[in-house]
Amino acid sequence: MRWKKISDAVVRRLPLYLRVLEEVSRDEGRKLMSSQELGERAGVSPALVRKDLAWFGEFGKQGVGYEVSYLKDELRRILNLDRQIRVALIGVGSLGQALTRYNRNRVRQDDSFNIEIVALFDNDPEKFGMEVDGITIHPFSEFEEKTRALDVRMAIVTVPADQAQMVADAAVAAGIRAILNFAPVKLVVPEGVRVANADLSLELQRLAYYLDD
Amino acid sequence: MRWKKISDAVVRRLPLYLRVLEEVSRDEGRKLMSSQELGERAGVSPALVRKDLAWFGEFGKQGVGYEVSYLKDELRRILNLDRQIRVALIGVGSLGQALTRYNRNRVRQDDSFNIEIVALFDNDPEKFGMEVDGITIHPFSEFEEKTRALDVRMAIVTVPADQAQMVADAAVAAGIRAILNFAPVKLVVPEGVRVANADLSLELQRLAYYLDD
DNA sequence: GGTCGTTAATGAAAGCGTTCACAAGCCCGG
DNA sequence: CCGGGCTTGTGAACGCTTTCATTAACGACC
Repeated sequence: MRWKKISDAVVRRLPLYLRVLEEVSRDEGRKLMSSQELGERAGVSPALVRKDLAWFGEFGKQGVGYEVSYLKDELRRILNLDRQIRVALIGVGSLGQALTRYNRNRVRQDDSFNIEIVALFDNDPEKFGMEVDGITIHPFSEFEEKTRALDVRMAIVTVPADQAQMVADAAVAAGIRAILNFAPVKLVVPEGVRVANADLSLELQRLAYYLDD
Repeated sequence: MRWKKISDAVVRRLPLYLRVLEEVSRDEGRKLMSSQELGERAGVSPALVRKDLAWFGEFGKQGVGYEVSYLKDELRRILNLDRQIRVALIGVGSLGQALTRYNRNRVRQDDSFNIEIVALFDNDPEKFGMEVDGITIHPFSEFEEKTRALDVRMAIVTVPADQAQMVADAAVAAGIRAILNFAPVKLVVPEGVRVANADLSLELQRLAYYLDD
């Protein structure tokens, strides 16, 4: 990418801004928005909104604000959401199935949501050939073959903890560059591969801290 | 709690340390662990491990390290995990069901995992009285009544986006103090109520940023 | 019992991320 | 065509988080 060292904190807020812009343009059809209002809706200070966007260019007009549809398009471009992103899901248990349905529903309802689960994998022979929401479940051994054919570069990992690292290693070897990991383990991956953890237990335990009486 | 203003960043790492300690004491039965090793396994620098723990007391011995089982118990106490934490789940769609099964499985396999979903709520009359993993689904209108009876103070929200805020308001009114929110909206809650967001779409969009070629 | 290697605790320093504050630029009304 | 009110973009200040570096303490071994 042409922007070198953007911090994680900044990147994490971009989808938030994008969401606000999409809501506004869909529900209200408004043309302009100030950093003040964008910040309020995203739960961020106006100054931070401006600083975040400034990393990528000058998108606003002084005295006016940001043009909603233009900024939206720019953010989508920055986040690589201007082209379709194909995702593989590994581990089709009840969580994996739920996420698949959830994602497909989202894609169906919002045709600008360009991140789509297009392949499912599992190691249980009972599941081979079964479908979830129209997507066939393949043996994990075929992961590389199938994902390369479909140009998949992102994976969602919903396998048991003791298999997560092995699955991640194989996925990385097959060219996966970003992983959303639901397994309760810290995945070790090479430089250049991105992992986001969605660790339910950790979040619950963290919340418990604040439950003193 | 007797520790006043511990930062979120610190609290977020405590469950990580706890997990490492539990793995080690279960799998290896080791007695001692240094901040060096604890840090390595948790993905954190040794100095930071020591600083984090120092907020709550002096748990280690110089020249020796930390006693695994002692530190584990202390962390569990700090995180309020030394007593059972009862959770209500609102919105029993496929994601809600998956999370319920996932949680119950966890509780079944690890009897020290003290955070348990004990009540399910939905607004769909078709679901009233149905069970997921032995837990009955109740109308959301009975939320306050049921949760007060069970002393529930944490809730998981897996309802559609347009109902999330209303559900959160009602939950807070019923005494809920911590919410794990899966709906793609920024919940507004009063001071003193904690929200953790598990927003799948946001995470996927964030990961997409790193997928440039 | 003394020495040496190891490790926790901790104040100081460095590094980051956020907020502040202001100059520059835009629009509208007169 | 000019003035006033907004709003962006941005360097500087601030505050929070992490790392560094030192001190003090423990245990094993001779």
